[in-house]
Amino acid sequence: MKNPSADKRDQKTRKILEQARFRVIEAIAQNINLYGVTPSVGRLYGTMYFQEEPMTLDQMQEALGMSKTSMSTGVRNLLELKMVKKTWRKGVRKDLYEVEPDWYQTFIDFFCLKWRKGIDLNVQSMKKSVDDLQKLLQQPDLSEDDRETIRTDLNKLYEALAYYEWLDKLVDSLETEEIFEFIPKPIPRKVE
Amino acid sequence: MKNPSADKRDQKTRKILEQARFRVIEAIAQNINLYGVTPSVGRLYGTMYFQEEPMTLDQMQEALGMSKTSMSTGVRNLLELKMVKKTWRKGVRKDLYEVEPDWYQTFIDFFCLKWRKGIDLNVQSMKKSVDDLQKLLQQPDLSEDDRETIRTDLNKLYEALAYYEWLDKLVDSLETEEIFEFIPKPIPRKVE
DNA sequence: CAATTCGTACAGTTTTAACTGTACATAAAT
DNA sequence: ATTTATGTACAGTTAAAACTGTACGAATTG
Repeated sequence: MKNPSADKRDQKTRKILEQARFRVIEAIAQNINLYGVTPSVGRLYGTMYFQEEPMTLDQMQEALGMSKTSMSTGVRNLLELKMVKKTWRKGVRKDLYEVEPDWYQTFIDFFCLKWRKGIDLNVQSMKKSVDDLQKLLQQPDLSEDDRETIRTDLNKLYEALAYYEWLDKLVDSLETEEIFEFIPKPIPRKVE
Repeated sequence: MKNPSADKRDQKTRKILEQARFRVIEAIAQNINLYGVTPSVGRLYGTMYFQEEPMTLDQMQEALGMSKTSMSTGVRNLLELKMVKKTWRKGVRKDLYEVEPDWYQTFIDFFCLKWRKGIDLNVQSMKKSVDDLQKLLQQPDLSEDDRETIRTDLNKLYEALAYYEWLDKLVDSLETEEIFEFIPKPIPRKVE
């Protein structure tokens, strides 16, 4: 039996629910944009976050009103960041993707990936420059000015290298999850 | 008395020194670019990093071969990130800038600034959405499907909020430097 | 073996961000 | 008070990126 007033109420409910999601999705998109991920890709992530089932590219296109190509590159982007993963489901031909639901893990993956990249990059070039400067210092007949410049540069590099050593240990403590002994995870509230 | 061969050697020394700096500056620029700072601004920072004395906008322009306007906006950029600070020197009319030499501090300022921004943004919108959904759940005659959707959304938000609580504590431990009790700073090497 | 479906490479377009030069407000120097 | 120096707002330009549509190869289906 039809009930028009209940229908109307349901519609309102859905609208509030949609708005509640939309608000959070936008915040997520804006936030992640601080770290070089475009808002579009952030919205894609946010949309998938609230989806119970894994999504196909077509569903993403439908949900965001963007081209399939963009969905494809966007999802690859998120894959590289380990924020989503590819799934498989029997009888479904299309590729399926779902978000990594654990935000601690996402945080760790996201920053450790970047930090490691930075550590490698910088440590490598710094060590090379340290080497060059050390050799230069060996020269017996350097002007005192040059010698002093080299010394200060070297000390700066030594300090920077120590910093990267520290950062590397921080990355380790995140990846091994030892960090949670120092800063424990709070227990989340649960509905009902 | 002139000594041409010594001059030549000095020149070579300077070149190696310059290359040693350049290599590191490029690495710094590339690294910071991972976090949404343009390579140009990264190079500006790197250049200032190796400068013993505070720099003026004109010196930066000279050093990087870019417009003074770019130096002005670039330096403001770095100021906001607390990576450089404005200095003053008696008798010097121009504005002077120098890098924050402590990379631990720079790391802390840089990430805590961003993280806090993200925390505020997300927690605010999430709390609002949680509120909306909780009110929705009060409704006595919800369809079971809708009720279930709301429940799962709420639980996701509760988990996310717990995560942000954790992140907030991480930020605290960085800003109070308690983190260094957990992960101590290694002692840097010193020249000579 | 067609015929169909799917995902992505690629070229072209649009949008956004970076950069420059000029012009001007502010402050210092004469 | 006038001149000179300094930093930045702003408009315009150039460079980069985000995005789209088409085309095509790989895989699947009939």
